[in-house]
Parts: sequence; C-alpha cells; structure tokens
Amino acid sequence: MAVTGDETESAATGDMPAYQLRSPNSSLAQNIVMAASPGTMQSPSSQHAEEITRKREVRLMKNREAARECRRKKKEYVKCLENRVAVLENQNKTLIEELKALKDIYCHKAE
DNA sequence: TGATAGCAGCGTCAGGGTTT
DNA sequence: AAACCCTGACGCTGCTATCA
Repeated sequence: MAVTGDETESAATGDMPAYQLRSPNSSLAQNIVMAASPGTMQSPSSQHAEEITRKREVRLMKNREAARECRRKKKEYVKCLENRVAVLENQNKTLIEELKALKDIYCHKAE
C-alpha cells in the first residue's frame, strides 16, 4: 500500500493529533462522502465510496483495539520476566550462602 | 514560574505471518 | 490469493520532575 505522502506535513500543524489529520487514500474525498445527509438518494459511486470508508473505519477500529491488546500483553510479558529475574536472583543468593556454609564445614573438618 | 527533558500511553501505518 | 491478525516503528499528547 502506498504511503499517503501528506503525513509529515499534517503532523506539523499541531492543533490536532496527527492521526486525526492524516487523510486516508488521498483521492477518496472521505469528508465529502461523510457529510452527505442520510436518507437522500445516492449514486452507485457514492455508495461505493461510503462502503470503502466504512471498511476503513472498521479496520482502524479493529487495529486500535489490537494495538491496545498487544501493548497489554507486552507489559504482562515484561512483568513476568521481571518476576522471574527476582526469583532467580533469590535462588542464586541462597545457593551462594549454601555453598559458603558447606565450604566452612569442609574447612573445619580439614583442620 | 516558565522551559525543558523524560516517560507512558495512544492511534496509525507498514509489513510479515496466519487463516480461510 | 485475499482477508485477517499481530506487532515494531513513528509521531503525537499529557503528565511529572527538575532546573535556572
């Protein structure tokens, strides 16, 4: 899919989030289609444009939710890893102490 | 107290992987 | 092969802490 090309330009305007400024497939005239009053007769081409717009909105909505879920899972994964690090560090500490104790015992026996 | 940096969270796009 | 899903990357916003 081609990049719209107006992204960086729009993002620089600043009074609106970039994702609201970006136009979809440039020549679709989305805003005009959406402004058409409901209930009026529509030509086949405008119905087609409306269908494309609707599909895009559905896709964006699904992707929005997918991104949220993806971030949630990632955070959970990182938390899991951090927990595992803590557990392993404790184990390591315990083993070091155990080794030290065993060494002590061994040294006293050797005397 | 205003300027600035750093961070977290968000929406979107692009592209690779998976399913139908 | 088209439709769908997942996720890294990007740019934006809002918040907080720090500094001059």
